[in-house]
Amino acid sequence: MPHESPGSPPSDPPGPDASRRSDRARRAILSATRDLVAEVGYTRLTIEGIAAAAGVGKQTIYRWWRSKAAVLFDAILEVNSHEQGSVDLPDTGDLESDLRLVLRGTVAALAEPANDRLQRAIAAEIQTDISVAEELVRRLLRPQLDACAARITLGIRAGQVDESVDADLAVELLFGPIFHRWLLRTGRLDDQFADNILALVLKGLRPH
Amino acid sequence: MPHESPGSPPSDPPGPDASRRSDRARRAILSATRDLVAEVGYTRLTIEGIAAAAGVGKQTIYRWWRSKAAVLFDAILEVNSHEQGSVDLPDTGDLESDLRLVLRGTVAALAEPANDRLQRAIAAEIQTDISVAEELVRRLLRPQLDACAARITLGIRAGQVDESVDADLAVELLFGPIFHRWLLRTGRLDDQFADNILALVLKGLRPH
Amino acid sequence: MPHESPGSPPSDPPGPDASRRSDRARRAILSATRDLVAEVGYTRLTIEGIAAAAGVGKQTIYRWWRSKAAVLFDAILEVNSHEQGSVDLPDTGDLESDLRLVLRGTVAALAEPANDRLQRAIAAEIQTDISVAEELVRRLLRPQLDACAARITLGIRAGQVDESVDADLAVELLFGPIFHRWLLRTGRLDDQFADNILALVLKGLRPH
Amino acid sequence: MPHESPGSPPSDPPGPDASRRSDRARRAILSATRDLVAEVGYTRLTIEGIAAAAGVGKQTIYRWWRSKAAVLFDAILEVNSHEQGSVDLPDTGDLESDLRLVLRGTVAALAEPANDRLQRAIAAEIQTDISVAEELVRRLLRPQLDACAARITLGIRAGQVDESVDADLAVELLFGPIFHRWLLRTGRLDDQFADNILALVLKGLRPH
DNA sequence: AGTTAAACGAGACGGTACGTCACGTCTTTCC
DNA sequence: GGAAAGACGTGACGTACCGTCTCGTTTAACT
Repeated sequence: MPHESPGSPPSDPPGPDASRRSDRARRAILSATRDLVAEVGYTRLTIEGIAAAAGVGKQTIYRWWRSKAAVLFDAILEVNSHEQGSVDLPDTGDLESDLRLVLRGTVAALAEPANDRLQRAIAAEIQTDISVAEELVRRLLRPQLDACAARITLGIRAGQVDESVDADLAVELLFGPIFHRWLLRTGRLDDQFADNILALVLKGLRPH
Repeated sequence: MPHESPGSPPSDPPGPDASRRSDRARRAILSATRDLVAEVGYTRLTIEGIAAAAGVGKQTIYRWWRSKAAVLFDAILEVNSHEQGSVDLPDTGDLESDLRLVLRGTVAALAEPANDRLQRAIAAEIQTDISVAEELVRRLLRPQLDACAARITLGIRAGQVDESVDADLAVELLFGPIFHRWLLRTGRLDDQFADNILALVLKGLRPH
Repeated sequence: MPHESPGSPPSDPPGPDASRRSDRARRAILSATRDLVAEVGYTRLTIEGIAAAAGVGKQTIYRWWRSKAAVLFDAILEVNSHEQGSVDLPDTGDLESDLRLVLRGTVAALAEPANDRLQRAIAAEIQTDISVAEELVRRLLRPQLDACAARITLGIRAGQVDESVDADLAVELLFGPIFHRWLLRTGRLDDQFADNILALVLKGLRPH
Repeated sequence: MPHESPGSPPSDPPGPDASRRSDRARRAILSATRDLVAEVGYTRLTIEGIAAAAGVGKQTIYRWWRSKAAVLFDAILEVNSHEQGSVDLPDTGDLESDLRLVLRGTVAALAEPANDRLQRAIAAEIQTDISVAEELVRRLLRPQLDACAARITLGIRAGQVDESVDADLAVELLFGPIFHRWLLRTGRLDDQFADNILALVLKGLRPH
């Protein structure tokens, strides 16, 4: 695990006594990290730079995080944490419009220039550091995919989707092309693209 | 463009005189790069390390490549170059089995541990360096996607696919989920997964 | 000034905090410098070599010295520092034998092979770097010349030297030929030469 | 010997065929060397820089000179060569004014800013490279000193100088202090200084 | 006049050292 | 007694030149 997550039991790695931790320093570090990665990109993001920008000693960073990636990860989580509890999709009864909302939201989040660098930084780190990947999947991606799959399962029960369909697979058909475009930069991300994917996938989901 | 591609006009950037270039050095560098990235990973791959392993001066690398990523890119291209001319898919008449061949091949290529680090290294670099992305898309990804789309278009003419379908979009539905799993490490890559995707997508492509 | 001398006010350039300076590193650097310059000569003396021989990071050298010459300078000063307070000449009453002692000592110091390279290195650097010259003159040469002039002045008061004589000029007549031979390698340096100079100069100094 | 002097027998080292040597290249190299050393100083003078400024290949320099110092040496000699045949001093009958002419000339030559860097470069090189020193002494310094000694010898015969005086030593008393000041930068060089030295030395030379 | 061999310009090559940056650790000094 | 400040040993960066080594292209001496 790349970092000391707030809710984790303090036992696993011995580590320093988290109760003495300065929250002021912690917030300054994560905030400075977000600012810097947006400004100079992940490659030129440095621990020394974060420490200087946060007005913090380097040791304070090393005391609480294992690596640059771990800091970055927490910096992102702190921003996206609102999604953690509320990963349920709306259920208006209209499956297509519910999914459209999610896909368009995803496209918008990825296209948003402010977040772009932050999220690409994590994406790059995932290629190198498997523990970052596991953490990200467990705490961000999996909940989102599961929530979407749950909505599709509701569609099955409502008879809008063929009962033979694997909801988890369907979800990957929806998100896969979007991340494919974003991660490999094979094309533009916009609502039109999201809608086209959704339409084509839904054709394959419908009963009969 | 991160490198001096064979067919490019010699005018664009002045650059060094490529006719004097030592092919011995070039091959030693690309070979050492492949060996090292497989051995220590991309993050710990260094120009100095490549130069030492290749028995070459650092300047010889900097003379011909803009960055570590550009070297790595050529190192990959040299291996994958066989795919360049032959990006046509088989046309046995059976669209499903033709596509299955491609998808399984893609899955196998990504899962192959020897290539894994090499390809992830480029994937990571794409997040940072847009010119690497453009080059990769132009010379590797786009040809593959286009070839696949061409096969689907044949399927449309043969009446196996609904004529309203956008072949390019369909291709992204096929490859998107695979790369999504691989890049974000959200799940295992195997033939079963490829087959499931193919089956579900084809349901959406069929006439009616 | 090429270096942070012990007694200098800490104000001039802000620089690093000298109070945190590692004395162990400082001594290792100066000692390694002396060893290396004696071994390989000044031209082949490198910062990297010093750092390696001293078991020190290059940055530690660059943090405290402006250049290779500045390090070398301190390396010499540390050895010659004993002369700083005690630049007074003996006053036996016999001017000639007192001066002979000094001149023979100078000749011996320059001829001594161990010091030769060290001192020539500084001499060479003086041709290039004026600040090194100023420092050397101020801290080593000027005190020596002044002390010698003071002894001659005593000789004037004692009636051994004509009172019209400029003591400072007389000193340059004594040392000039010695350094001329040494620096331009126009001839051998030995006691005989020192004695001959002294005899001839004294002829010009005597009353009437 | 650091260079292929014009009059030397072409046998000693086989070397290249001097008859084919391009005089255009030779002059361009020496001229560029003088310009560059005056512009950037000896330390930053590079073979590559000379070659580029002279419009010449590096190999052409290495073919004819052993080192940077050898090039510089010839560059200086080419300028000072006029003094080679005419190292005789004037003999007006007045020893003091004849010597004054020489000393003031020496002071002026050293103080001249245009030559300063060129001559200091050689002076610095002498500290490192003994063969450069020998060449310089043999071809420039020794002839000058000898010519001056010859003039003093004439003074001895004319009864202006005590016959017990060693003319060679006397010459070193005259030039030593000047070069001492110049090489170690211990004081200003001007006519006043030259005159003062001369006066004091002559006091020691006079009969009785 | 034609041949041929060397010098020439150009510059790529394997190297060494440069001076800088950031790493992660360790130590000192405050609050 | 945790945190700021920052010096330390380490190692890679990208650059500048080194001296050697081909490349074609003059150029000048000998057929």
